[in-house]
Amino acid sequence: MEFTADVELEELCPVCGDKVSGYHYGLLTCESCKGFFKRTVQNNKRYTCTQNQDCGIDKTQRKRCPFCRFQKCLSVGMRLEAVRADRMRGGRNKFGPMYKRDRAMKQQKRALIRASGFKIEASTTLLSTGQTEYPHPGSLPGLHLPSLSSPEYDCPPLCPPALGVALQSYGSFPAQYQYTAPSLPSRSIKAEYPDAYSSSPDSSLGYPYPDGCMPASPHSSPMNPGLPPLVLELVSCDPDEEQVRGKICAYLHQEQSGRGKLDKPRPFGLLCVMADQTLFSIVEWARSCVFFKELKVGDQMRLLHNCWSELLVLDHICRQVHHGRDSSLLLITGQEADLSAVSDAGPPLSSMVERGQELARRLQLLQVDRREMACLKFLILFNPSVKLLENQQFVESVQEQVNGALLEYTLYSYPQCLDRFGQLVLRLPEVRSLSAQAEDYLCYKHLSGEVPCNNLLIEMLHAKRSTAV
DNA sequence: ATAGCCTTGAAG
DNA sequence: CTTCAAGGCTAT
Repeated sequence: MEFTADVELEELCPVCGDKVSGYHYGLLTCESCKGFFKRTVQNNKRYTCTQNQDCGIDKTQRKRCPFCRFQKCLSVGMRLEAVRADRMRGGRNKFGPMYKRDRAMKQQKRALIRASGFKIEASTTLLSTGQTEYPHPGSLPGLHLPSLSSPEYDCPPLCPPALGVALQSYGSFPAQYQYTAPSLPSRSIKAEYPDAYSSSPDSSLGYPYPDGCMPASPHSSPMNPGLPPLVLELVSCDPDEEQVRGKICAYLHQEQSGRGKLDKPRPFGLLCVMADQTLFSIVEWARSCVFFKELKVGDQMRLLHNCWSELLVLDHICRQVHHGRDSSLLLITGQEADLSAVSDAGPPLSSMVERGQELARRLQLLQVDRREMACLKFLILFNPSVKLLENQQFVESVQEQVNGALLEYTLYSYPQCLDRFGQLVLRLPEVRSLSAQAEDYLCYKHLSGEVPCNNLLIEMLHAKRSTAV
């Protein structure tokens, strides 16, 4: 039930739980299962099960039912092709590189688990250093905003109105999701071996040896997953960019026509409205996301309160990476804003924009892809260090699963850069720090009355600071 | 038949 | 050269 057990389980034979003696026929197994698999395949053994073909296989009972033992060997991914038809001894087969990558991945995963506690500490430290001073002598808010004396804010601080409404607007949530500890989530991807291998139907030829020693399709075995399914699932949560843009453009258009011709919209106000609408789309995204929708509304709000500005920053960065131009910003509406015009708005804003550009440059250099971006968004959203989470364990496990999937994805998709995972994840504290600076700036602008009213941004700002310890 | 230990030999 | 996953051997 504990995640720490994961590390130990890696040392155990996936067939019987005995001690692993090395890679054998595709994966780490114990010596006895290695020998059993070899005997079975070499001698073309056929077993039958006297029970229901579902016998438990462990160290003490593995001798009891060879049929089920062999079934298990196949189901955990032992490879028939690795047993040599010609019985040649020694040397290496083509699995070598696969073993090497698997080793690298396991090592990084262990390091990741060890470092995860530290990493959380580090990023929260960055947040508190992110405080910036603004030239507004009298009314600098220490850590909390002066009361936003509208009646809605009298409700419990964890339940500000608009976000709650936004989260609940689409009918009912699945009632209490009781999180049960995962039984090795990432390992549970078990491809059923083709029947031809498992139940020995008509082939009197024995186990088929493919030509040479190569796996027929290296990307479909459990040993070599290629694209972790979780990564694909996270990408599939991404909203359609065009659709979001259309929605926001329509909203802006409508708002503009509503305010009359006298009231010329000021650039900063317009940016706020854009950011506000983007935030709505982010909330909508989160709400329909795998994992997130399993959470109770209270936890959903706590997570979003914590990371809304980071998600906004990442959203912007993502667009900039795609845009790929140093001299201008690509807005959510598809409009381009010249960088020189932005810097006229004053040093705080231009310094933030510059930090954003720097971040975008780094990610662009890496050629970060959509899948990795999707993972990063989840890593930001599922932050287990958020206080007062009802289901903190679930959030933690999601973070771990996404971390694992991203690591696996980067190692298999960009094997030439073993540190890619680290380089991606290292951007997260930077995003956090930048978002903290942006929040401070927004707060300052709000106090000087430059942020439009009825703004989800301000509500989030307030919710976060009033719950901060 | 099982499983622990031994020998082999291409890849790095 | 060293590595280490293949096959081989053998007492239980």
